[in-house]
Amino acid sequence: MRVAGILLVEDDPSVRTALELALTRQGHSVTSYATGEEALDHIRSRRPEIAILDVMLPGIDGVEVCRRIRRLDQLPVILLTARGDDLDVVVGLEAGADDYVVKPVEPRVLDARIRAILRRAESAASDRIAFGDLMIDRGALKVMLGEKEIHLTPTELRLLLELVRHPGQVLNRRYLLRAVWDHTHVADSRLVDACVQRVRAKIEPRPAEPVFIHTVRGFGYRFSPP
Amino acid sequence: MRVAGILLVEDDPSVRTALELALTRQGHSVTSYATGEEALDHIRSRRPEIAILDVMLPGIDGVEVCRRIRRLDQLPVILLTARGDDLDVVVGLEAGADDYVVKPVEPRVLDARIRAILRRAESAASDRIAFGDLMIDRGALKVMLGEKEIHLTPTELRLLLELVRHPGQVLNRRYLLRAVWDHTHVADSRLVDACVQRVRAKIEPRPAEPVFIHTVRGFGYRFSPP
DNA sequence: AGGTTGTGTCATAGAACTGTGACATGCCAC
DNA sequence: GTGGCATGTCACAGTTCTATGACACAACCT
Repeated sequence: MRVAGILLVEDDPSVRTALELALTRQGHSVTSYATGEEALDHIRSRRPEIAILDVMLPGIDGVEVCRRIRRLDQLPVILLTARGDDLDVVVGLEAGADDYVVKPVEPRVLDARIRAILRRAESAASDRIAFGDLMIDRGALKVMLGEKEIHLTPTELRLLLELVRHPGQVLNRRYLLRAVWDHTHVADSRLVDACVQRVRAKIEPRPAEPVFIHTVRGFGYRFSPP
Repeated sequence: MRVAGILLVEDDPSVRTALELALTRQGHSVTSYATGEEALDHIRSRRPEIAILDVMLPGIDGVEVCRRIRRLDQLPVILLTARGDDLDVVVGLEAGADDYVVKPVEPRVLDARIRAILRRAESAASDRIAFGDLMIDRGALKVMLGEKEIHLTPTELRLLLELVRHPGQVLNRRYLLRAVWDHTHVADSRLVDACVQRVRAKIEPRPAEPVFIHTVRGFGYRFSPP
């Protein structure tokens, strides 16, 4: 049974102790804090595998802690709230939370959520997608065309990943500029086109008649499997 | 490609055949049964490496099969269910399942889960891993290259172990700084690079053309066996 | 203290990448 | 067909990134 290092932030001492005990019983190793500030101070040195944050906290609230964690890295976050207010859920998930649990919560359910998220995080790390001959490994950042490995430069790879993230969707140049480049570039340059062309030259068997990245005149580009 | 002996238990013949075919295509060797009783009868003689059990089975259900398997040994178990009911998940994980997959499942996703679990099981079982000529003993904290013992300094060893913990994955500098150092350092330092070079100088037969630790420009480093 | 080892920082060279703009080509409406 | 726009193509110089070795300093040992 796997054991996770859990960072717990909850200001109510009785709830904190209860959760800590319950999670410890489930075999997790738990470090808990009463405030977001303390948690953020220690998050780098403790390097937990998942964070469980109460939304209502004195000082920095859970949602804000979540945002700041997200700025640091991909650490999975579960938010805890006393009421199942719909607006809260939206705000929480927008802040990048992976899950949202309403108190009081059954320890077993919380444990199951934790494990589910950790599993998801783990499998996301090594997941591959294939579109016909084209295989993209997001974990290894490798692109294969048939048996051959394709070398893409960082920008080309980011562009391809962005397109692939929305298969079948037309993405316009402005969107791509923001997603792949810093927004510091002018919108009317040939930048996106040039990069698309470079990617095509590498992954399209016949770049003049693209199979993967299609031009949608007047709108942008669309990735769609052959 | 590693091949696993998979025990598959699924009562619906069409699903069973489809999964068996898909897993076989992925390079696994599969033995399948329609009922838990049959599976349990044969589990000792077949000695599979992993079991995939449908939860809904006539007679003994998948969760119960899982419990009985657990009583026998540490065989990893994946449970298959038609819907992602929370209660089911809890019960399944409590019964000792290693993973829980909701049908219908993409064959490559199932394959990824299988491999993840087998990797976990394997590395938990032994402290030593070998990648080609390189052998890493995590128990004794020793690294051998062929017949020769390689002396790595503590930091170098932590770096190598961190890379090896995620074989095939690209780890960025920020991540490595946190994982290997205590992140008392600025994000844009060349510290990681310098340490990677030192490790390469010791373990790579030809440091200029690394076989183990690969640079992924713009992203980070990737450990992948030759 | 003196020597040894480990570690972080820096400068630098060379390699790789990328934005840019000029121009070519293609597409569509009229 | 023709004009007007949208997109494709290309070369190259400036920029960014990485490898490498030197070095300073701290920690450690004798």
